[in-house]
Amino acid sequence: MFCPLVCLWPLLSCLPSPMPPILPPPTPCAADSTPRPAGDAVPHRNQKPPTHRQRCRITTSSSSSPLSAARVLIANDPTPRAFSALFKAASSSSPSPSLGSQLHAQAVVRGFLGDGDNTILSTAVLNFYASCREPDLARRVFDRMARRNAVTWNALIKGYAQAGRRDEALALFRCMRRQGGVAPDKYTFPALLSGIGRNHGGGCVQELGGAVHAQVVKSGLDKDPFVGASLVSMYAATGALEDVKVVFDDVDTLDPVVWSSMISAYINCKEEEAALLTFYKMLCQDIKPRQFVYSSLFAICGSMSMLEMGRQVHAHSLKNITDKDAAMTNALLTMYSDCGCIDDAWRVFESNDIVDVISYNSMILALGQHAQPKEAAELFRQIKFSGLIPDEVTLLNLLSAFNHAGLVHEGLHLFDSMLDIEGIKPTYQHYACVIDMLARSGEIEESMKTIKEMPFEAETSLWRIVLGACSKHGDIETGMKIAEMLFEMEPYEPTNYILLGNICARLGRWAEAEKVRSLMEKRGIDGDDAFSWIEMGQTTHKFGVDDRSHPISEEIYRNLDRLIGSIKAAGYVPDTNFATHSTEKDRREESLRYHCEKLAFAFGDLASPSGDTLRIMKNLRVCGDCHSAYKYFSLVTGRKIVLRDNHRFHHFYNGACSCGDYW
DNA sequence: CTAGGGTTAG
Repeated sequence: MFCPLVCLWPLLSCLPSPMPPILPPPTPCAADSTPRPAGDAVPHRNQKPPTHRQRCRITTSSSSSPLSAARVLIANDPTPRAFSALFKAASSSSPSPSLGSQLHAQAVVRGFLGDGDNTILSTAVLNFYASCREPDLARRVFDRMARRNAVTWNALIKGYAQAGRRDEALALFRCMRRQGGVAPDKYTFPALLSGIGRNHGGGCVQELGGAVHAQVVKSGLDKDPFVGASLVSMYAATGALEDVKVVFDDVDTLDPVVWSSMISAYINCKEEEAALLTFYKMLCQDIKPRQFVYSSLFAICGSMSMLEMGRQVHAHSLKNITDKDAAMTNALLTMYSDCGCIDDAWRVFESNDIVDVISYNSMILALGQHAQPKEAAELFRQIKFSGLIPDEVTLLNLLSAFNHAGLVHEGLHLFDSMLDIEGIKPTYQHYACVIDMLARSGEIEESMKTIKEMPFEAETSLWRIVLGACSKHGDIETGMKIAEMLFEMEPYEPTNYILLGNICARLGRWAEAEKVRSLMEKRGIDGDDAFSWIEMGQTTHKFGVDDRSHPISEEIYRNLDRLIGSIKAAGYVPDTNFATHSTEKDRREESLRYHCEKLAFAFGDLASPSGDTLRIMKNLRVCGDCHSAYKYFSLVTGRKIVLRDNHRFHHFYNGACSCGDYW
């Protein structure tokens, strides 16, 4: 039995939460990317020509690449069987279409695909093209075949499904029995379902899913773990958690993959606690977890900022996983970053010997969120030396690092050179990031201009970003215009009202602020309640605004009052511009005093040894007055404080914040 | 000759 994670914090009961990460001492990135042996050249030389058996074996031998195996094979009078094996080998690891078509040509030249019974070899060729995401080429092979068996159909269905061509995959599925006279088997359903729902949400998928599920039951395959796992993820993609559970209950539960798809299903449906409990149940059944499960668990712990749980899961993975895995390691890196531990994230990155682009992307993202744009840029520079190629996410993450830090120049420069230098065409998200950057830095006009000029239609979320910038810079005219537009497009989105109200409040136009508020009330709209939380050992403590529900609430308030006394003595002045909710001046200061992030700090300060770093999370953007108070908190208590809001991390130390007050 | 689950991005 695997160590059960301290019994998974008796039943949990955790928190919802938003996004990203934190902090500090720049380890000049020594990412000594392991240079890989150049190319897949040079076949291993055998002194004697290989025997027939050797020829078959050589094609699947894992020690030589498909290309070198192919060279040896072609030089040695291959048989059709050997060709099949070679196609199989070529399909598995990042298939190269050109190698495939050369082999295909060789097979044709040798007459292996001419006529007669070549079903197996043709299917191997077909499967090769399907694996290359070239279902149309696979289809051409398919159409020329004299005979097709279930394997042939399954391979082609998989080809279309994985290329995201759901309708064609389904059409083939229907033809299979009717025209092909072949019944679907336990390979068919996973092939069909693997592509459905994933990229294509939407209602029709759900109906189709139900119909396919019915076929599964009819075929008596509902116990099969492969079929079950694919059904689980199909239903999860549509959010149909009830159906997921039905499938899970039917299926043979000794299979680890079924468990990991169940865990992912809960994550997809935003049931993180259930996902953790499922992991626990899995351990209780003595099922050994694999890398996949840990990636999912790290993602949960990160997104919910459960550092202690994350550490335990990490330790657990070290005991149970011996092979390193890029995806798992990347998830681990992100988990530490999301929990506010940027130096642990660094450690994971630097000790990782299976770095891929996503590793770099994740680390660049983390650095950006933790206000270390220089390090992010340096890492970007290093990608080239590692033999990896930056992708659009890389560029986006680096842009966003510049954005967080207000490095508008660098950001614009990068954006302008994306296409020419990196060969990556800016997507909507790149534009959105740049527009955000311009607006937040005060270039609101310029950002509006960019919105008009970009080759995409702006979504409401982008307008909301600009509205937020108007609020920050007190541009009430533009703000009003955008707000009115947004009120029409999405009349029930609370953020729009709140942002406009904030503009008025910041400019001291209290009557108008009040008007916005009453409009909101009239329409029955509620903003999200703000809350903050802090983890102490295995317990998470959550605070709302003016919250007195904590068991030691009295002490917390007393400590906060004391702290505010000392920070005032140190120079802190409450910024009542952030008190948007009441109109009388002295009440405004009071309303700031017990903001949830201040309560969480006061608690953390009480509950942990002095000098400890405190990590505090907030579900919404951190309030400006609290940001200022936190700087003084770090000064008077000598603590490091990491504050995560829904956007980024702030690291407070010695009276200053890592964001340099730009946020 | 065919199959299921995971990681970055707002």
